[in-house]
Amino acid sequence: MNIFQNFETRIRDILREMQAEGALPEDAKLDTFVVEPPRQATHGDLATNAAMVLAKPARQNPKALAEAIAAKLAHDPDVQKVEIAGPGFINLTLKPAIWGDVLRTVLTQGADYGRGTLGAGQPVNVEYVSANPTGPMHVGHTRGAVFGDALASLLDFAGFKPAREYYINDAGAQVDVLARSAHLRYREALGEDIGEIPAGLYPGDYLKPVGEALAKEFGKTLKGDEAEWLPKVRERTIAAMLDLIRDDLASLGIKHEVFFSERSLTANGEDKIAETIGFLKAKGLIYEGRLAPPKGKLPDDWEDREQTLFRATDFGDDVDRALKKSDGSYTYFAADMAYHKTKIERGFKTLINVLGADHGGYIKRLTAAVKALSDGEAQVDVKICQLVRLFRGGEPVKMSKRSGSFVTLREVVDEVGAGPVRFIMLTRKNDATLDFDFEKVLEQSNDNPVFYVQYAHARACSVLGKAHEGFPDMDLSPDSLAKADFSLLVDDAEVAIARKLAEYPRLVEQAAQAHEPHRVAFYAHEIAALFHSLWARGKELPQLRFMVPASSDITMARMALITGTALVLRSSLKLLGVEAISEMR
RNA sequence: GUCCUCGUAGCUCAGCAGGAUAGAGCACCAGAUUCCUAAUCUGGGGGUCACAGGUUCGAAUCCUGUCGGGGACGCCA
Repeated sequence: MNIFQNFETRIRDILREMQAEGALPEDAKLDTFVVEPPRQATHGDLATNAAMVLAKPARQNPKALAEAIAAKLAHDPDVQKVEIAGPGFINLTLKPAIWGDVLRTVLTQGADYGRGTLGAGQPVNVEYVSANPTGPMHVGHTRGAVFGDALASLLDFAGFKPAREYYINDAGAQVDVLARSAHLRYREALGEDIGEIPAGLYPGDYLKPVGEALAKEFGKTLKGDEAEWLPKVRERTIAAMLDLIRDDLASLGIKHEVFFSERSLTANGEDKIAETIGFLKAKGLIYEGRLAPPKGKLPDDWEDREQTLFRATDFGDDVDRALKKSDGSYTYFAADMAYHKTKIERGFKTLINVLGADHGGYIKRLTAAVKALSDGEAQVDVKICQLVRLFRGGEPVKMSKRSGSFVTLREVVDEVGAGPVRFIMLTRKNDATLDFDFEKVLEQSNDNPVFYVQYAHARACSVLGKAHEGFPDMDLSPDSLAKADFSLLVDDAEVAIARKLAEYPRLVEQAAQAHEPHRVAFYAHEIAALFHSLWARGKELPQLRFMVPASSDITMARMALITGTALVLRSSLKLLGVEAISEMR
């Protein structure tokens, strides 16, 4: 149950009634108003702007219109009080029994509470990570990985059918460099002294096992011409790197359903890239032409030449985009278009691409491509994940890419654990830079949201455990608790939690719609805050303690509230991919 | 030179498809612990929402411009 949605339909019914009565014009749109939680508790439980939105089409004073709507809302059996406020807000205070209904719903639906139907089973393609298969993942990849994964979970919970995809950039020049680097390690494994790794090759130790495996598999047969051995070495090395990456992702609990190889686009006698270009050509979107050089500083190797171009400017891009390099091979973008064409052909109308901050310039190009390839049927939303800055006790962690001394994803996970990494990565909007402090993440303080939320959950579990001891005969199963007498929950702090729990389905919908999983993290923090606050009230007012020896009825009702709180905390943490901790000592 | 993005309390950040008196945490000040985890809680001070226009009944939110931080700018991926 989503009380906001619920009242939206109730109010819409009232508006229809008013249309029938001639109080509102027949053609007034009834889907523009919202029902939302008011910012201030004194404004009641629900607020709607219906009167303000409809005032103009109805040619009426918003307040007068609000009066008319309010008069009808007053008859609603769940409404206790209706007030008109400000410029024409209608504030509703609900009968307290509604919170009992909410808690009953939470307890009976359990882990499914909040699951939505917004997506209506619509498939959504979520492409994330897509790191080059040239080595283990470093910390820079972590944020996009966590973000994409949490977003997919969120979409799933909201009723979409997300597909988690990884696009393997295994076709460019860099994988040849990778193969040469591995070949060097292969020679090393055969006992050769390879000395320093030459500049331009990958120096990392992680290629040593690959070299050894190559030596084992091929013996000394890979010593001839590069043209002979490179394809074999490349294939083996990419496979090994993908295993490495899959393991890294698994350490964060991330698993993609599809690994799509760029190379596969032009394999087995097929050329999907040429097909895609042909497809666009038939639409008149491909031409041979010259691009104007960039206005600023001219690139050193600028050469004015005619090339194959995609009319991206027809779809909102700044310039038309090249599809072939000077050596005749396809550009990265040409291949990516072919890949996105397969997404469209596979039935996806909503595409989400999670990219790093340095790919901001790619958004218009990709958006244009998807529009052209789908005749405007499909939409791509590019989510840019900003940089993560690493700190240790407030001091920046130095990283030098040149010396290869970057911090790997695995090092971070090993030090602080997957849960904290995931949670912190989701406590910022994706497009804002994020500071990650190794020490703070593990700190047990108010300043650390991971701890704060986990502690609330652990406290809830602790009380439930105590209740088992204190009331051994009490059935504390959710089904039993759902039958508790919720009218006994009358304190403001108790009602505040129920009210917040009631917002969960709405939050899931909105976060999913906005593609913003961080909202779930903030919501979990809010629940935790309300719970800690209620806990402390029991310190001041003993009658508000969760367990009341004199009254098993009150205790039951409070256990129901706590169980509901713990359920929603667990549920929201699960969306973020973080396991709830039930004991912290 | 063009494009994108960000700019909210001293610091780190939220602000929910335009709504009411802009909210948290940290830091600072003052309090709460014989009692379910005080690893927490309560109260207080602290704001020209970068700036200037515009749209609107109503703008931190949308549009335009300026300033400032970050990023990107034919064939890299």
